[in-house]
Amino acid sequence: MLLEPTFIPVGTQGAVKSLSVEELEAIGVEIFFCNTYHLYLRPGDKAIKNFGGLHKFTRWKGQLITDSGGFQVFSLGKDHNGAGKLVKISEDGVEFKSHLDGSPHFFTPEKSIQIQHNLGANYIIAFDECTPYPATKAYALKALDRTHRWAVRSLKEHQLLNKKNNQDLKLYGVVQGSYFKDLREQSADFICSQDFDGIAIGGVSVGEPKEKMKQAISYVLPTILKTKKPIHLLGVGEVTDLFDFFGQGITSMDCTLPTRMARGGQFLHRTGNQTLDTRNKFKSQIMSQKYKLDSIALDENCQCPTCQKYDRAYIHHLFKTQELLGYRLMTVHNIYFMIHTTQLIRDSLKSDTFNKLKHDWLG
RNA sequence: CCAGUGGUGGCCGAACGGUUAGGCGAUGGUCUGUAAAACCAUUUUGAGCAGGUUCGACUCCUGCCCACUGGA
Repeated sequence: MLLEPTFIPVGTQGAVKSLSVEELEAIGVEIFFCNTYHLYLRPGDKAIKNFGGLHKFTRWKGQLITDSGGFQVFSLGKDHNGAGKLVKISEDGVEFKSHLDGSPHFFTPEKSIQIQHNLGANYIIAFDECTPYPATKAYALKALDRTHRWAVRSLKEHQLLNKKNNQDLKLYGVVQGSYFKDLREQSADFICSQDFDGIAIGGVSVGEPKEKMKQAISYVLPTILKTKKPIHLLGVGEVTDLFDFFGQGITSMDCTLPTRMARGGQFLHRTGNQTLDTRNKFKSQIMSQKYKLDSIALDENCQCPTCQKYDRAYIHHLFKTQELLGYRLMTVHNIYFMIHTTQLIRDSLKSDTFNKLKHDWLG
């Protein structure tokens, strides 16, 4: 299980965008996050099962975790570029309209778990509804109760399949409850009472202010910590989040941000660096004119393969000309930054110097 | 030299006798279980030159300049 602070990059469709598994290994990635919904649509979970599962299919020797499709209830459910709503939720499950061709697909908790077992990641996640923000209390309660019923169904199907296939996949249950203290507590109590291998916190980083996110997490953490189970924080991963949440006992988090920012030209770095614009904490835009002739590495102190070899001017050029290599070099850097920073946090927690480290970084 | 076609913002490129599209680029910003090599904002009126017709010209007319194509 994931018992030490672990940052999990996202590779929705079976690949961390722009990187090979060799590159992931080289920068110390232990595990990445794939998506059930996307892989079910393409190439299909049965196809992947026939190839011997996701590990063999992708040639990835490390660990894998799959999301349940629960987040797509949220992300496909809201209007996106006026494309309309692509999901319909009922007690039994969720009807998705494929974002690829509009074809209808029905996900139940059982179906999500079956697909995830076919994909065969090390860790899988119970089917839930990621409640939009803001939500009324009435809606949040209704969605929460449904998610709890889905959690029980997910768990039952999971145990059945583990037994039937003689496997030992690990299942995370998901705590929801929007931003209501009593609902969050109620959810933590319920999910922790079930026989899940790990507990995930969902329904955060959905557009709420950071303070609300911290609150929601604080409502549920005491209960979850008592279980001694690994705690995954779903969809969270700004640099400051690593300090805020690993410091409190969260054991893993996944986030698209570092890879997505990389493709948008933003690179991560520590603040207080003389050669960088520190207005925006921990990030700068490589396409900015000020890097056009800059002959030092993205982050002068970084040990990543990109920074060991290439300078800002070259990467600036690659982005201006939209050369694919740019996305790759930048993604390597950003993921390394997250992994390395997480490693510093791990070490500091062991040596009891976490508070000093956090102060050094965040002030 | 003759003929034809055409000269529109940093670049490409429409329409139009009256309020000039759009794209690219540039600049700034955003992104948290990836419908994302994405998205948003700004880039506040610019017609080869000189005249003319008209209430009004980027649009019609004349001359000149330039480019491309074809022909001597």
